[in-house]
Amino acid sequence: MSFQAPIGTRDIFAPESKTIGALIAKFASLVELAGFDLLISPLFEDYEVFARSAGQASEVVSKEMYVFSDRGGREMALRPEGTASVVRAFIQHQNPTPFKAWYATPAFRYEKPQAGRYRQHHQLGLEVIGSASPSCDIEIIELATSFLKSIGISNFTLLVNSMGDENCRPLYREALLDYLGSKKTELCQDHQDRFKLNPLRVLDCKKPECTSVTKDAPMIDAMLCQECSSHHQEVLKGLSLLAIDFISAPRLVRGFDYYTRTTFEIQSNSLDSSQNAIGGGGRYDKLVEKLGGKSETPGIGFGMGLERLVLVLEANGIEIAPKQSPDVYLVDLSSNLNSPVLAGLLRRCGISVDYSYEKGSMKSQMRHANKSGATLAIIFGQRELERGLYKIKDLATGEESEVPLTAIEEAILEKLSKIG
RNA sequence: GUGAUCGUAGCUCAGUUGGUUAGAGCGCCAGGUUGUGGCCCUGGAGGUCGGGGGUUCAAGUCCCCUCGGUCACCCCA
Repeated sequence: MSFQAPIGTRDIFAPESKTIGALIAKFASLVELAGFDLLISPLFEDYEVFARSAGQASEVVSKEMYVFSDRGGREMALRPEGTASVVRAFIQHQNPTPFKAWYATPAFRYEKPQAGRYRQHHQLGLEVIGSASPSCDIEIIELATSFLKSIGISNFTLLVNSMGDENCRPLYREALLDYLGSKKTELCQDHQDRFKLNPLRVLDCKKPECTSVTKDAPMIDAMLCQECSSHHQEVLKGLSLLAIDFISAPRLVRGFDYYTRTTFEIQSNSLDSSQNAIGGGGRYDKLVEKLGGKSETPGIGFGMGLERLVLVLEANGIEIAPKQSPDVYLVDLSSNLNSPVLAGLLRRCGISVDYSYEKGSMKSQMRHANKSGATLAIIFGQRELERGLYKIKDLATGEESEVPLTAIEEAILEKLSKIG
C-alpha cells in the first residue's frame, strides 16, 4: 500500500518552501506598515458563506468548491478564496471600522491541475472593510503593486475597471444583453445560449467570434452612474499621482459576483501560459450586507497567488531566499555527546552549526562538511580534548588554527566576521 | 467536465523490428593504510520498467483498463 498526495496538491519542499516563507514575511512587513493585521480564520465555513459571497452561479461555487457535510450534518465547504471568511469574521465580531486585515492561506478549488493551477493553492491577501473612499482603492492597489516591485517583479500589467453599482450595473447589463441578443448567432458556440446567464462573461471570452462581436458592444465605462464614475476617476487619478501604470480594461470581468465599482487584475508578462493572472481584487460594497452584516458597509480587497508568484520569480531568475550554508560544521572524532552540546552552545551565540548525527570516519565527516557549504569546520578528537585545544579550519583556504574551548565562540565569531 | 501527451533507479535519461541475469550520467554510501573535505580513481546500495489484465514460447517494448504527471480548453491565483 502506498499513498500519494491527492491530485492537484503537492508537498512543497525547500527551496520553494523557503521562497514562499520569504514572500509571506515580506508581504507581512509591507502591509503592516500600512496598518493591516494578520487574521487567521477557519479553512472551512458554512457552505452558505462562500455560496452567497462569490455567488451561487459563479463557476467557483457551482463546480469547483469542495463541499462536505460534517458529522453533525452541517453543510460545509473548504475555502475557495480568501475574502468571504474575512467578511464573515468581521461581521461576527462586530469589529470597528475601518477593519484592515491581511492573510496568507491555502485555497481549495476542484479543478483540473495544470501549469500554475492546483486544487490546493496558496494566497496572500488584504481587505479593508468599512470605507467607500477611493483612498482605499488606491491604497490597496498601491500595496499590491509595490509588493511585487519589492520582490523584484516589475514586468506586470495592471488592469483596472469599474463594475458600477446596483444603480448603473443593471442598466448596463440590459444594454449588453440587448446587444448580444441581436448578434446571438455570431457568438462562439459556448456563448450562443449561455450569454443570457451572465452577459458580462462574454466580454472576457477569447474566442475570435466573441471578440469581434464585443468589439462594438456597449462598454461599462460609458454607462457608469455619476457616483460610480467620479469614484472611478478619483481612483485612476490616485494611481497616476503614485505613478502606477495601469490599463483601463472595461472588458475585465472577474469571477466573483460580489464585486462592485473598482475591480482590477495583475497579469504577469513573463508567464507564457494562460495562467498569467498573479493577483486580482476589487470593491464589494454589498457583500457585508449580503452575509448578514450592517447594510451600507463597503469593502475592498485583493488576493495574490503564491504559486504564480513563484513561477514569475523563477521565470525572471529572482532568488529571494537564497540557500543558507552553516557557519560551522563540527567534525567530531570523540564521543557522540560532544557534538550536540557544542552545537547548542554555539547556536546560542547565533552561530549556525551543523554536524553528522551518525559518526563516520573523519573523511566522511569532512566530506559532509564540504558538502554542507560551511564556512568553518571545528575538528576535535582525542588529541584536542586532551589538550583542550580545538582545531578550526577555514574550508575555503584549508587554513587551520587551534583555540581553547573556552574561547571558541569568540574565535568563531571573529573568523566569521573576517571572512564575511 | 472535454481534449492532447507522457509514466524505466532519488534526479535526468538510454533501452535496436517483443528475445538471455534492465543500463548510463548525476546524486547517495564506502574505500584509495596510520585523524582532514573539494579534483581524481575503485567498489557498493538502489528498479515488482506507475498498477492490473490480455496477446505471445517470450513484453520495459504490442492491446485494453486503471492510477498518476504534464499541457490546452472552461475558469481562475
